[in-house]
Amino acid sequence: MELRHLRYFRMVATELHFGRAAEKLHIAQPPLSKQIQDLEAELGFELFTRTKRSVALTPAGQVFLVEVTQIFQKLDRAIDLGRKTSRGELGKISIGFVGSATYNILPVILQQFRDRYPYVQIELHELTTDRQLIWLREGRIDIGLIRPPVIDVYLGSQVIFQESLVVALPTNHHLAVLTTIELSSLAAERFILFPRQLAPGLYDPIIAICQAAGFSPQVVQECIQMQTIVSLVSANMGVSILPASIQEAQRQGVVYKPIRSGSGAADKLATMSIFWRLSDDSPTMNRLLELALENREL
Amino acid sequence: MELRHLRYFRMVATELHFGRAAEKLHIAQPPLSKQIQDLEAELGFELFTRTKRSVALTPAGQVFLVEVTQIFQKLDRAIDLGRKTSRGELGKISIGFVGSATYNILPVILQQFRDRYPYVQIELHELTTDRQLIWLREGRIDIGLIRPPVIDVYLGSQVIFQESLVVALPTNHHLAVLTTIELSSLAAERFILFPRQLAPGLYDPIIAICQAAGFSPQVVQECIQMQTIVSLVSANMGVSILPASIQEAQRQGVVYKPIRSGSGAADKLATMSIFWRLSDDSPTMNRLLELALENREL
DNA sequence: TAAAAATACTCCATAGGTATTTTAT
DNA sequence: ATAAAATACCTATGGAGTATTTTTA
Repeated sequence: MELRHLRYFRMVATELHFGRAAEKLHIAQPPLSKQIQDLEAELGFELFTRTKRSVALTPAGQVFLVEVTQIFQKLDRAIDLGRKTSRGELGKISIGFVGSATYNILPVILQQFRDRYPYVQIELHELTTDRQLIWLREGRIDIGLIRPPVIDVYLGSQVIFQESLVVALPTNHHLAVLTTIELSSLAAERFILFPRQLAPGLYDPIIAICQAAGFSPQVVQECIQMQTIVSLVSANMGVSILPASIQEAQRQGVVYKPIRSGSGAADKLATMSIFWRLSDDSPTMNRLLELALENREL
Repeated sequence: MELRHLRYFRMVATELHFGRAAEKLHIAQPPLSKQIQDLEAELGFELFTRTKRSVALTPAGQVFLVEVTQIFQKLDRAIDLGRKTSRGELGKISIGFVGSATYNILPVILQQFRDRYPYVQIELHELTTDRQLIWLREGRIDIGLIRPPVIDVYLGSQVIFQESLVVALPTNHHLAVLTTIELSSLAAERFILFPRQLAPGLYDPIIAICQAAGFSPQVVQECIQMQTIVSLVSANMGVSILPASIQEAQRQGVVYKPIRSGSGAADKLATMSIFWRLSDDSPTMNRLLELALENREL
C-alpha cells in the first residue's frame, strides 16, 4: 500500500464517481479503477459498492475514510513540526549561567528569545563555571554563560558582554562621600570576594588591577553568592569589587563607586562569554547563539 | 511522497546505518540513499546528519520520526477497523419492534447479538407497526420486528416466531376453573383488544377465529399497551385474546388459558416477522438477520 | 441507448540493481 | 586501509495511457 492508494481512495470517496475523481487527480479512469481494486484486495475488504451506474461507500469504507482523512492531517502536521524544528522554532534548549549573568545579559537574551521563538522550551540552570563546562560536554546544557578565560577545544565561545568593575562600600565608610575611588586608597581595606576556583574569570582581573595599583588585597571572606557579598559589605564586614551591573539590584547600606579611570585600568574588565559545543549544530542552539551575538555589548 | 519513503526513513532512523537498513528492507544501499534524499528534498529539511562514517537524526528528524511512527500505527488501526466493520463486528444497528416482541423473540436475539458482536452499538425503538414501516424506509431503523402481513416491495421479510393465542381471564371468572377454553363460550363476553390500525397482524387473526367459532367479539375497550389490556382484565373489565408469550409476564388477578384445539384453529396464529430494506446490505444488518433466522421458532 | 465502470493492451517513468567513487576514520 | 555513503549508469516493474467491452438504468 502507498499513499497514492489512499489519496485516490479519498478522491473517489468524495466524488463517488470514478470518472470525475480521475479527472481531478489528473489521471485516466482505468488506472484509477485498477488502483482502487488493488487497494481493496490488499485491505481484504470492499471500500465501494459499484453498480455500474452509481458508486457508494460501504460501511467499512466509511470507517476507513474517516481514519485515512486523519492520517493525512497527521502527515501534514508531521511535516510542519519537522519544518519548524529545523528552523529552530520548535524544540528545547538548556542554558547554564553564572549567577552574575542574571544582572545583565541573561534577562535581555531570554526576553528576546521567548518573543521570537515562543514554542521553544527553555530550561535554565544556575551553575558555577566549572559545572557548566562539565554539563556542556555531557550535553546536559547546550549553552553556557561563563566569564572567560576557558580553554576547551570541543567548545566554541564568543564574548557577549563587557562591563566595568565598581567598588562596593558600606554607606558609612569614610570613602563613600567621594564620586570616584582611587584604587590605591583601598590598600588597607578588608576584601570580600568569590572563591577563585568558582569564578576565576572575575577573580583574576580584580587581583590584577589591585596589583597594578600597588597592593595585594587582603581577602577576609569568600562567598559563593554575589548577593551574600553585598550583604556582608552592608554589615560593615569589608569592601568588595564587583561588576557594575550589580547596581541593578540596589540594596540599603551599600553604595557603589566607579574606580578612577587610569587607576589600574578597571574599564570593561568583567567579561561574559557564551559557550557551546562545536559539534552541536541544533537549530535552537544556533538561533539562541545568533540572538546572543546580536545583543553583544562590548 | 509515498509510504515507501516513510517506511525507509523509519528503518534508517532505527538502524542509523544505510547499509544495514537497506539489507533489512531487502533493497540495495544506493536506491535507499536516493529515496531518503528525495524525501528530504520534498520535506524541505534534513532528516539525518551524515558524516560518511556515522548517521544521526537531526532534531527535526527526531520529531518527524515520532509522528511517522504514530501514522503507521494509525494506518494499522484504520485497516483493522475497516476489516472489523466489513465483518459486521463493528458498527451500529437500529432495531424497531412492536411492544409484544419484548416477551418472546427480542430478548433472545439481543442477548446473542451482544455476545457475538460486542462492539456493535445497538439502538432500540419501540414503535407501532406503521411507524416502523416509515422509519425503515427513511433509514431511521435498519431492522423491524412486525406482525405481518405487510406489503412493501422495498422491504424484505421473514417469519421468525409463531405462537398460539391464549384467553386472558380475570381470576374470579366462571370459566377460569377450566384447563382449556372453548372459544364459542366467550361469545357473550366483553373484549379488550388493540386498536386495529396499530397491530392489524394481531387483531385480524383474533377476529377471524372468533368468526370461525360463530361470533363477532364485542370490543368494549381498545388499548395501545398489552400490559394495559392485562391490567383491565385483572380489574374485571372484560376478557382478551393475546399471544401465549404474554404469560412470561405473570400478573395477579389474571389467568391465561389455552384455546381448545380445533375450536377456530388458534394454533400458532400470532406471527412475528423481521423486516429490512432490500437495498441494505450493511454487514451489521446481515449479521443480525442471520442470527434472527437461526433463532426462528415456528 | 447512453453513461460509467471494468478489461485488455501498450508504454514509459522511476524504483531498484550494479559498478564505482569519495571521504572520514 | 577500510568502511560506508554518494554518484553514475543501467534494468525492469508497475503506474498510467488508449482502445474497447460490459452492464444497468
